[in-house]
Amino acid sequence: MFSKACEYALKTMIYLAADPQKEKRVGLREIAGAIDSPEAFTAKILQQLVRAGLLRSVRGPNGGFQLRQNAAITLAEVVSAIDGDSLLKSCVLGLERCSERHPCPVHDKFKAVRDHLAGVLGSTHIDDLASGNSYLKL
Amino acid sequence: MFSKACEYALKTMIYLAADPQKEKRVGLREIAGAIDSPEAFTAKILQQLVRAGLLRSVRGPNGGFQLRQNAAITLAEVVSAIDGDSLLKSCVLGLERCSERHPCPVHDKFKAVRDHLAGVLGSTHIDDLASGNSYLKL
DNA sequence: ATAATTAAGGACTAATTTGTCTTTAATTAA
DNA sequence: TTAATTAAAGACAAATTAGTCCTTAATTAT
Repeated sequence: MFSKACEYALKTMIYLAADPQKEKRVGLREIAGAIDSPEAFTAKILQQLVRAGLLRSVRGPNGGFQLRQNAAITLAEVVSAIDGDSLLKSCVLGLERCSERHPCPVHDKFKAVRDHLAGVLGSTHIDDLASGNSYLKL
Repeated sequence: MFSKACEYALKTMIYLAADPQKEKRVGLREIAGAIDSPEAFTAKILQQLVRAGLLRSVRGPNGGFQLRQNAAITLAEVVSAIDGDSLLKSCVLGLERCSERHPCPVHDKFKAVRDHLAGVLGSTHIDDLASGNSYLKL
């Protein structure tokens, strides 16, 4: 459903949200260890999340990453930042010109499912998912 | 959502179902032309559908492919034959041990969506999608 | 029988995604 | 101000997916 990169992004965000002291920054090494992901690859993904404005990063000793603090973050924002919106917007059969008005043969069958998915992604906040003991590896 | 191979498989099945002459076999060249797919790659996918028992194939002049005739075919069968069932069964976060009893942080949020998707795939028959003028390319 | 036609099969190439390694830049602490 | 620490950045490498090409096998018509 999601790319591996997106899976790591989601796990990272949930991990950071579960951190008791949200003030503190968390380093790449700790994150990759906590979610069992390849460190260098995870670094690339975190960069994307920073550029998308979902994370803040600081270099140097005691540097690291932390969630954007001002506004709550939804699953939709994370998925969109890494995988784009093709899952929700592109035609299921890959047809360029498929649309509401010019639907492919399966368009209507999938419309409800995709709306359902969009609803879940848009209304689920990262903070709602973190429960301290969040299970994020193995 | 689906692999390119699966998109081609779905288009092929819908194209075959839309054929007014269901008795007749349809050749690879015609199929690839009708759905605008690479011919040799499509051949591989059709082989898989034949092995999975969704299509029948005959070689030689006037050979080609036709839908299995005895039992109706669902979208679920096509998707499962080409992409497997990971979309419906594997953990959204890629966690090995995620399950109902040991759910990952997003498990419950996605359960309803996936059940919904499984319902659509399982209850939609290929024949229900073909309307003669099925739009399958561009 | 022979030639023509069509799918099957295998080895190969191309593109994309996933992942690594090394260097640079920013920040902090001594 | 120097050394240590940490993210940023870019060039690679590996794995997977997408796609090609060529040969073989089956079937039909002549």
